[in-house]
Amino acid sequence: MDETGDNGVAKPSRIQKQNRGRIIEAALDVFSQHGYRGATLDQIAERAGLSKPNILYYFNGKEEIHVTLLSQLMDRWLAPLRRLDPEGEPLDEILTYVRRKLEMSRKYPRESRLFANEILQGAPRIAPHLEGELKPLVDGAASTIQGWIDAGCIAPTEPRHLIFSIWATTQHYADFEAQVGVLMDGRAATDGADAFLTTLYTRMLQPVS
Amino acid sequence: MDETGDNGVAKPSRIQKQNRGRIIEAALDVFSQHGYRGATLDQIAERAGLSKPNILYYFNGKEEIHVTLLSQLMDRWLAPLRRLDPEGEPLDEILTYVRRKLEMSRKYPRESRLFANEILQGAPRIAPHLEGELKPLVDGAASTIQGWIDAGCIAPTEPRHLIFSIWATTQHYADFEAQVGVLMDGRAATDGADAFLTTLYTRMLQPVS
DNA sequence: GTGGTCTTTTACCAAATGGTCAACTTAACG
DNA sequence: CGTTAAGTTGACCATTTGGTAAAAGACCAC
Repeated sequence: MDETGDNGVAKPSRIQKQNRGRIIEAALDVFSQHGYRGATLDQIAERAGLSKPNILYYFNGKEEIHVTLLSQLMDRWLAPLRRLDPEGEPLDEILTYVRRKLEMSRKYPRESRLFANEILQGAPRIAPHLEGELKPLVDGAASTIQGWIDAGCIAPTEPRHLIFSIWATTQHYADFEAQVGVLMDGRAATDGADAFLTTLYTRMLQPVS
Repeated sequence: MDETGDNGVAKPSRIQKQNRGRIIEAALDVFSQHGYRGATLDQIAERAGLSKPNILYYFNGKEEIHVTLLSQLMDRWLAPLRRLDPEGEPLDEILTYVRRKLEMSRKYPRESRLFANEILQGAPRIAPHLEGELKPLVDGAASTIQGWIDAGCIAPTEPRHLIFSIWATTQHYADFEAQVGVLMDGRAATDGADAFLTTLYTRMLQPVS
């Protein structure tokens, strides 16, 4: 047993941390661009500046890299929804959530595409995370929103579909960038997106009294 | 030269039509589920009930099958937007467009996912179609919508972002079905979607006078 | 039927790919 | 230092995969 520390997991050395980081970074590049099956260990190795056997020294296989990537991604991805505050001003909370999601789309398009790729193929490797992490979080957010609706703070809607539409519209700019780029030639896509989505959800949710 | 007819293209025999059809159908299944690189000719062959070399007798290679599929798909995919009528009642026209797109998502989820997969990877094989077919169509629709806005028939917005949001929200139910299914367990996802999107775009576009 | 074309299959190939292994090099540390 | 463990690599392997060649089989007009 070469365990250190207290929980049965060996403490990673400096070199371990660095190389695992480089592999994950390279894998994010490659997986997000080509999908799971389209990505090859050679591509990841080259991008990471390591040899293929060396990659397999740090991860037990291609799938483990992918799963590690998805797990790490989930945290960052769900953070904006976690910050939805039931005590905040309802419309403002939702608009802030929309802006945060849009910012994620801008700042982390690779993560967005990796996630989209995984879901598109039926979420074979991330299904447990959807059930275990995402679902309770969404359930909570949905009842928060429902509470706002019941209190008359925002116009009535189905909370879950509202959430879906926010995901869809914000992630669209990262996931379908190739298409948006063609259709918006010249024009700045993301600037307009912010204004449009603010308008969309303001008009959608403003209570009519 | 074994050409028949008038335009240099051999007229397909009964058996040709049947087998090419079966291959395309099988390929739609496989490509939409696994993406381009994840799909194999063997899978397509098995699903089509033909041998692999026989598949390659009808198509010159994997890529040709994929491109054929995408080309055929584009027509069906753009049909709803083509039916947007500048002479119609504006809000009604857009809501009808939303419902048609949502219906496509329900009836042709494989096509939706195939398309999403292609765009996600940077549209390597469909880029010409985007420029040549999609772009002029969207330009036309955008100016139609802009006309409605200028006439005060619907509330002002950026037409292109409006179109993006319609695509995103409707296709979401097909492309992210794996996720929607987990989060909507029990509840009927598509019924609620129709009501939600109608509300969303009605509130968004109703002119305030 | 028969000749000729269209269709299908068997056997095969070269390249790509995920992964292994034993040997080698480097870092850590007393 | 020197020894031990951590890290790295070149060579190799089995399988998968897109694709080919040629022969065998089915179809069809005459």
